[in-house]
Amino acid sequence: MKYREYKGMDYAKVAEETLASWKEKGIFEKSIADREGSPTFTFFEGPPSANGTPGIHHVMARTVKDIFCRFKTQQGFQVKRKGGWDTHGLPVELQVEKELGIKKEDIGTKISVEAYNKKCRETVMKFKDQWDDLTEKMGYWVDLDDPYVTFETDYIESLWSLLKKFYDKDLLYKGYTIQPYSPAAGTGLSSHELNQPGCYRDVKDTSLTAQFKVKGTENEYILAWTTTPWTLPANSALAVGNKIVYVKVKTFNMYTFEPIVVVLAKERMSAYFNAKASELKIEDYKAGDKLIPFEVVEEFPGTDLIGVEYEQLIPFVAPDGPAFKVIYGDYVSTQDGTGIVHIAPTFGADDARVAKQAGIGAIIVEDEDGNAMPIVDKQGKYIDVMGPFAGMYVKNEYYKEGEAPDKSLDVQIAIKLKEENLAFKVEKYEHSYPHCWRTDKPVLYYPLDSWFIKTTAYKDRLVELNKTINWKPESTGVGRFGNWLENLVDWNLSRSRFWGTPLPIWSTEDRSEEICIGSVEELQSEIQKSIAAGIMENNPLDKCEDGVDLHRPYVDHIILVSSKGEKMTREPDLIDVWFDSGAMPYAQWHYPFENEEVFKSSYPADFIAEGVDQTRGWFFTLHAIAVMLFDQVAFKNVIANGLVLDKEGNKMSKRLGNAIDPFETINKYGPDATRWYMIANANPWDNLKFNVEGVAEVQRRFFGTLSNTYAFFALYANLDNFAFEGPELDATHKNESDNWVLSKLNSLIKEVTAAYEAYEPTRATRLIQDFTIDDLSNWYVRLNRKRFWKGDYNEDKKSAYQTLYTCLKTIAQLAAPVAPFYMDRLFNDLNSVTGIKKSESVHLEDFPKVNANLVDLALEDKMEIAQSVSSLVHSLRKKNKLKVRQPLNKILVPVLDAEFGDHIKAVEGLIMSEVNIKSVEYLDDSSDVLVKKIKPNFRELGKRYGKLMKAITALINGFTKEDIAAFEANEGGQYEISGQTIELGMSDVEISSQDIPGWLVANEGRITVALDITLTEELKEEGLARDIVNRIQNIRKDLGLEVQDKIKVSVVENEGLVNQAIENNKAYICSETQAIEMNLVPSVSEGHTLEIDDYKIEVKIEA
RNA sequence: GGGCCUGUAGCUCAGGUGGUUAGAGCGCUACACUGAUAAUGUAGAGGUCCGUGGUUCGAGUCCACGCAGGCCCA
Repeated sequence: MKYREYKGMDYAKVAEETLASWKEKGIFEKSIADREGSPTFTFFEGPPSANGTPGIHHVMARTVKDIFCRFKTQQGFQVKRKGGWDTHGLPVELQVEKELGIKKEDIGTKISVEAYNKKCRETVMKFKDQWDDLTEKMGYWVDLDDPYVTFETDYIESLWSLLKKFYDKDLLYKGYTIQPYSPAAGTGLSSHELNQPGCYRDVKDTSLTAQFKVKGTENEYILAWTTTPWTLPANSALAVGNKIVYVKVKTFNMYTFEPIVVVLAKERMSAYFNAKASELKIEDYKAGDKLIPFEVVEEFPGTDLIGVEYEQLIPFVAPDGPAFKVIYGDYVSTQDGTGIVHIAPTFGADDARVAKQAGIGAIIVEDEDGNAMPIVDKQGKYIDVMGPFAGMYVKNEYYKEGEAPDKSLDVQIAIKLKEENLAFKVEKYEHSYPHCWRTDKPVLYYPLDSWFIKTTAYKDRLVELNKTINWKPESTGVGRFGNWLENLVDWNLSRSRFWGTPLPIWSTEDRSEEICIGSVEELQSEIQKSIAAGIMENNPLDKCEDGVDLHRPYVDHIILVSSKGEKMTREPDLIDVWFDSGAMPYAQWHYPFENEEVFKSSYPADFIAEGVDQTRGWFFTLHAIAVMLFDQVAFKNVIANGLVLDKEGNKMSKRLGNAIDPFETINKYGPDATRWYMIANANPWDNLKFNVEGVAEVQRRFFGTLSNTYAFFALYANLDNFAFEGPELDATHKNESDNWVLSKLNSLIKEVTAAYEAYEPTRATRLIQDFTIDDLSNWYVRLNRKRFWKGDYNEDKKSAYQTLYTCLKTIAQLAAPVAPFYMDRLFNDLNSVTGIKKSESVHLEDFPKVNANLVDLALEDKMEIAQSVSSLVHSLRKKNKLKVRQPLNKILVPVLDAEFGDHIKAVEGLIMSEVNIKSVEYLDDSSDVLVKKIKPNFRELGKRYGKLMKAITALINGFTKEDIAAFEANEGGQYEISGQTIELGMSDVEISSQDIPGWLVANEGRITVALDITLTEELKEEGLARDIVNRIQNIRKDLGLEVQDKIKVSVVENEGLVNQAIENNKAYICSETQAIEMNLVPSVSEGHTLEIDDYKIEVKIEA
């Protein structure tokens, strides 16, 4: 059996073949089945939505997920990964409506609800095949055969049971929130709808700075600015900022010319007062003057204003609680307006929030049914009690064509206030305002009924348990997520939509009775009651195509009966789709109706990962449900990964055409390089600037080096029929460089394991990559090449094979979580010959364990010295144009401490062969040719002498050769600095050798090397001999000779030095070139000419 | 407007607890190697550590205020 050899590695093909073999052998299934009975490691899959195509960022997110599931599997845990699909929500509806060319209103008329329902089901899985394809091709192991699907009846039933739990705990209630609302369409709009292109438009509105009269004053007013004057009758408070500085200004009203005193933010004065008027005197003002004088009479912080009461501006409707006070508003700024914000709790979400916090009421009336409503009705009209304005639309756009008045409501209110000396300034203001994407008309912010989960009741527990979660990065947990929890508001569950999980609450018309349904069984029994009571004739669920469908409109047709025999209809809302995904730990198993055992053994999750944009989405809903209903965390470790941007750092979007097609990248570079690049290039939680050239680089540099190293191994191992033979490597090895690389390898195992354990995949990949490239390929293999191809198959050779084999196999295991395809191939290519491991796949194999006996830090230090010294010598050779093939006599290395001496002596053979020199000489302390350098040890001295450091540095830097010698002889010294005696010991300074006069010297850190560049005749001959070997080898190759073929060499006699070089180095040349004989001859026919330096040497090579 | 992240060589990134030559890879330039060869190695050039203040004997590192980019939320 031979190690597989490759002609050019096609990584994409390796992945395809590996994928096929996984499928054929059921490796994924085995990786779970084999671990039956082992401790479990639970992973939750955050469900993607399959109604869009997958992008490259999904490859990123799923790579992160996959890595830790594979790693834990290799560590011996059983890791079940159930896939899932997020299927509900607005994007699905919008897509269906677009495809069918219908509007929401058409549902039930132009298209039957059943058909619509069906269409949504299809659409949501439209790109499922593409997703499944990507999942497989990128090597993401997740169970696709039995995924959870959020629209399935079982799933919804689990959701209902959870909702009922909330309901029973009094945590589910009905209230209202201020939401974007389109009066023309009669529907609320989601933020998603508002963010559609073209929704925000620049419009010119009448803006008004109103004067709110301070109670108990003659003519003092607080100024507040609004771009929606129609909300002014709904004003019930004014908000100021704590840190903002306000001023009281004496001036005149520009419309009535009355003297007034106004309050506004100091920073905003320039927007309201003409600088040209600053010199004018208040007393000199005459009614009608264009320039209005002003005078600041007081300055004070915002906190002084809080609590100040004022008179209602437009008193049509009384407030339903305390009102007309100045309150604190966290969002008040001095960007525009007056630095004081007009608060209308019925028409602004912020307004409602700060008013509630400050205990301020709203301007509310009761409609004919006794329900509370604002001063604007659902059509966008002022209600009847609004005096002269009753019945007016608040925006001119809401009138039917041709019916709009010349003066809009905003303008009419402005006029009224001007007349009443209550308008400080009125002007047109251009700003961006959202419009309804259906009707093209401006939206209103309007209070709409909503169902809430009372998350605020559990805030402390949510915060507390969050502290037990390991967040990567930590800042997302304590910062973004922690702050979000600190400022928690109740979770608004309601969505007035069609395709989603219906709220399972039925109520009587007067809301005196209400029922929350927690299961299909309960619903059926209620239906039977209702039918028995004669409320319904038959069961609407019987009409569903396949069994029970809990979606709209079926559930809407269900009318239940109250205890008093009244009709109960369903609250028409759907619930937030985030509840769907946050409930997946339970609903994926149809808990509590089934699978209780499975659920309990896989809850909570050990690990989840998703984009950082999910912080307030999935991460929050998982956490909220788990804490509120089960009093525990839903996940213990979480990676919140960043975004994938294009190479310029811009967001990828299909519209801009800078989106990367994941299939294209994977097809071209293979999934392994793609995954490796994404993980190695930046931490998952940092944004990744995706550059395909980076993928190519990873492929070349890491995978190229690794497969080259394997190819090198396979080439010779096949020649020698190496099959490991014998026990796995232990510390009995005798070869220094074998021991070194094994020590490095075991250090690597330790660090990589720690990195994975700490959810730091980037660190793991960088460690593996550095070891492979620097330690294994560029040092171990380069240094030991000859051991592989020279001589017979002996113990030393076997040891080299075993070492390299072990390194390659271990790399395959360590890197398998990140590069699952290639590493599996590498593992199998190695293992199939030796048969050491019984597993069919690296993914079924246990993760390598550190063999601490093989770690030898002293040896690692020795090798580092060898590397540094070699590098310095190379550098010196280079400066003197002495190629490595030219042997040199010696180098000199100063040795100032014993350990360093021992270490370098241990590797001097290595250094000599690496840089082609004959000997290493050591200069010890006693040698007086050394020029030493002394430097203060800042870390030590800084601690002790602090402020004296500058003087001490000057003192030490001024040491002469004699001073240093004396210092060393006395092992320190006492010195006088600014009247203070300081004591210096050996550890307070660093002494190193700087120079060796008369030698070529290079240094780096603690190491100094001097090179002897004298060329003797003998050295020149040897150099020549090496060149000859080199040229002959080239010719051998040109002739197509195999490595083991023998040759005969004839060299034409040349000048003395050449002849001598050949004669004196004959044995060397012959052994290197596999020549059986080599002769100097007078002439040859059809020979080759070797051009070496200035020599031209005629040779003939015969096989 | 708020919270969080990021800013170090042309590019992508490292740089415990503050300590005196700020590193790596790619790219670039030059050279070497030629039995790993569509490989490989060595050396060199390349820096306002985003800015401004501050703390300190000493700041890429700590603090404050900004700037730029990004995400989430208003």
